[in-house]
Amino acid sequence: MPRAGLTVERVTIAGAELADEAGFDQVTMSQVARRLGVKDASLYSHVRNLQELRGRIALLAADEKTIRIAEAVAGRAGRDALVAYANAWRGYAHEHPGRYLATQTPVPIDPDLAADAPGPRRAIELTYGMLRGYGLAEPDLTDAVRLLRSTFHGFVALEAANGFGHSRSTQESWGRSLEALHVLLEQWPTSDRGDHP
Amino acid sequence: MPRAGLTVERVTIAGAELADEAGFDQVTMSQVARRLGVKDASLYSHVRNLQELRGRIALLAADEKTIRIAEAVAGRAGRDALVAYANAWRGYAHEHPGRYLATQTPVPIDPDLAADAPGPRRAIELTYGMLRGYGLAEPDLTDAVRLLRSTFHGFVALEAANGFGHSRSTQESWGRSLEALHVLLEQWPTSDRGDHP
DNA sequence: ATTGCTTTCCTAGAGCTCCTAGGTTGAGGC
DNA sequence: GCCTCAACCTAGGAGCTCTAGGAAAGCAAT
Repeated sequence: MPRAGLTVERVTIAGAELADEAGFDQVTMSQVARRLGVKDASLYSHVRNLQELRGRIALLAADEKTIRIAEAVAGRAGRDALVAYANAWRGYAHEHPGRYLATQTPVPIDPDLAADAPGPRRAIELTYGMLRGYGLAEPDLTDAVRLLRSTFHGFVALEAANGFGHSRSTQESWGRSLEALHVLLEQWPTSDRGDHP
Repeated sequence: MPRAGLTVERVTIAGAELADEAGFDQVTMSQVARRLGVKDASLYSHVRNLQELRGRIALLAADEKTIRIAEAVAGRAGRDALVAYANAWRGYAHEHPGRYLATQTPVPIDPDLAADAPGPRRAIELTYGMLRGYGLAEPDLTDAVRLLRSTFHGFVALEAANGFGHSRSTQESWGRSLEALHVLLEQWPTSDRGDHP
């Protein structure tokens, strides 16, 4: 009986593929084992339990998304960088809906595991870097980062949950929203004083 | 043996309470039945299956959230309305995390069921009404509605998933973001022509 | 080549879950 | 009292998670 050659990584990837194809809630020990041609009990040599597997998928997705954004933003600035960043984010969510959903489920992730994954932290840094050209200073910078991330995440989440009607193309709304955010960043209302000169 | 007096509504409410207390993924037939002092099989007289129960919880939450927003916005306009709307949204999500999560999970909801629930549709109308004062015309109005809803949803979703670091109070970022959105709506870049007069 | 160690993968099984099928019993109308 | 309907039950199949312990593949050293 030949061995399947499982590793933590292969199990995680199989789970991630399953998440994209069948939905994140279909990521179960049994299903992942079936996909790998293995009995479900065998997975427990590589992964502590289902919760840890799902957490690993979430971290994998966060890393992948971050890398994708980093590549898209590289060498760009201002509006170009904003649009590239946002499109990379949305593109990843569209192509990997299951993995993306994994990142937003409130799974308590093992801190030791999370420490190894540079994804989430680096994603924040990337956002700060992208905003450098807009001339914002703290604490406005942090607020702007949070606003942007909220909008990107909220948009793709509502898209995925069919939260938008069918009257107008979401693609167009997306483009217009990015334009609006660009304008907003250029005219950000600073917090330390009113906007009357 | 006295009857528990179950109805679809009571089952749904029990599920919603359970969602808030233990998390939406803990909403199972067994758990809800246990909470109602009943065997799980008994629930199937009132609810087709677990999926329908979760869908009903999602619709209940959407209705409750919409009512809360409607009350908050009533009689207000402009910035006041925007802030009231946003705070009502976030307040509901904070007080009912399980129900709120129910609304964003991609549960395929029975169309017949959804038709009875005025929540989602009315929520959109409310958003349009709130924006009336900003003088936007279609299709910018729709784009602005989508941007706002995305931001509100994304912010509370990231808050719930611990997506923000601990460096700055989320409450402050929230307030500043609302201010920024208000400015954005006042200076929305119209789509039919450039912004050069 | 044989031995021994480690890791991989297995079988077996307990306990929980969803859901169906069919039976019993309460409550209200006649 | 009796009938009917609905509410609630027991029984049971099938799938899932996870543990305990066993078999065997691969590797290293003798």
